[in-house]
Amino acid sequence: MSSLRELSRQAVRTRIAEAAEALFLAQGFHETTVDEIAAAVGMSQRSFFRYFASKEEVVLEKFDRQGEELFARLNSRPLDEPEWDSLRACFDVLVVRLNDDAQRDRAIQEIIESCPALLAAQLERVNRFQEQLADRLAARVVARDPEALPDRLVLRALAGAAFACFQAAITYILRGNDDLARLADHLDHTMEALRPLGSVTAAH
Amino acid sequence: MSSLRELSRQAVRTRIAEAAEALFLAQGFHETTVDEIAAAVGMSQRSFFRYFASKEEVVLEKFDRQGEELFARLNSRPLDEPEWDSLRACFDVLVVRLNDDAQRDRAIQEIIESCPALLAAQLERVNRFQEQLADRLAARVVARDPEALPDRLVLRALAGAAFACFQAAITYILRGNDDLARLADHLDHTMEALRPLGSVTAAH
DNA sequence: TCTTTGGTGTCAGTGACTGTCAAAGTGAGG
DNA sequence: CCTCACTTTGACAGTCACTGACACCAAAGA
Repeated sequence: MSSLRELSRQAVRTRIAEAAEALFLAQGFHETTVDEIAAAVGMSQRSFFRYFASKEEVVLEKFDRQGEELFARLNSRPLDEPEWDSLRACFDVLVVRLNDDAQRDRAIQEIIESCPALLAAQLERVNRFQEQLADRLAARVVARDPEALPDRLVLRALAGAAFACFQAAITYILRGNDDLARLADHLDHTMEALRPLGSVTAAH
Repeated sequence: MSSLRELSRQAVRTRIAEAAEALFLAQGFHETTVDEIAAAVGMSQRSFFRYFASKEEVVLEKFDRQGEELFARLNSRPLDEPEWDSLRACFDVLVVRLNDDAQRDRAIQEIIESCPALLAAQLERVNRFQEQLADRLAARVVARDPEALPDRLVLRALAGAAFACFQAAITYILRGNDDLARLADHLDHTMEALRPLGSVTAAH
């Protein structure tokens, strides 16, 4: 049964991720070697790379899961809602998650920003995610009106702009040592200020 | 004379970059080793790393120069111009540059997108650049009205949103095999659609 | 001429990652 | 209980990006 096998595989991944996170927190990302992580969970370096394609993935894999949740939230939004509002609602998934364990998430984000290569990898993931988000927004436009031709170009930019707001709010809090609980407020304020004038349904 | 030394250093960097680019174009970024590049310009691997901090930097250094030009363009814009329009004007620096040698730039961008690590590094540079851009926009707000408190948070998001438009337009062209000459049109269209409603001068 | 200084090659080393292979574990069927 | 197929694992060797140390050399200046 492959699903059972998948389950145990996920369990091992979690064990690795927890051990790695502890080491990263204690001594930094760059200063921690894959050998150390592997030793901490009692496996060879070779096996570590059977569960994670890279050292970076250990830190960043959770974002993939959050991305899935964000898509699910998008599906639950009414079709006639303006895209900008739908995007704002989607971000609540991340906002809530960040408040669940604010202390730890802050520490993880600091780890990410402490290492340029890690931050870069995160940005690349976010970038890919924006592409997918634009696709789904386009699908929603068509679902709303099968005759409409969604403007893929504008939708891609719209997703990017929304994430720019989120990114700005997050780094504002992290850098200013503001409370993560105020993230929703900052995000509201920023997205309201950047709310676009135009419509997005018309094709280019 | 340090300026003369800087000059020759820049000349060597250019020679390396040209040789490297030829190799990347011919056989791909990942498939080209630093040893090969060094051999192509007749130096040791060690010396290569005296001129470039990493293999990626060879491809991405030009963006730093373009960033400087973009800042200069921002300085030449009237202070009372809306930020969104100033940003659009700044991008003309990049648009013109991309039309100068469209064929080559397209090839380079394909190299970048062919390697996730390279794309990630580029996104990280763009991200840092947005931070600086937000700082300068804030300075312009103060220069316009010394009493005003610029909203750093919104300005950061604004810069990010503008780049999202640019990024969307570029990838739209590259993926759709559209002509790079139409970049300005796509950029106009996208930035017009995303033009923000709100003002940016009021502090949060 | 002697010395200082900046650039260079060589060498050795680290660390992320990959391919290969043989051994060990695991479950189904005889 | 044994066996056969299949998966997982560790050990090993190798590649490649990158770094530190050091000796060397050429040019510039005292």
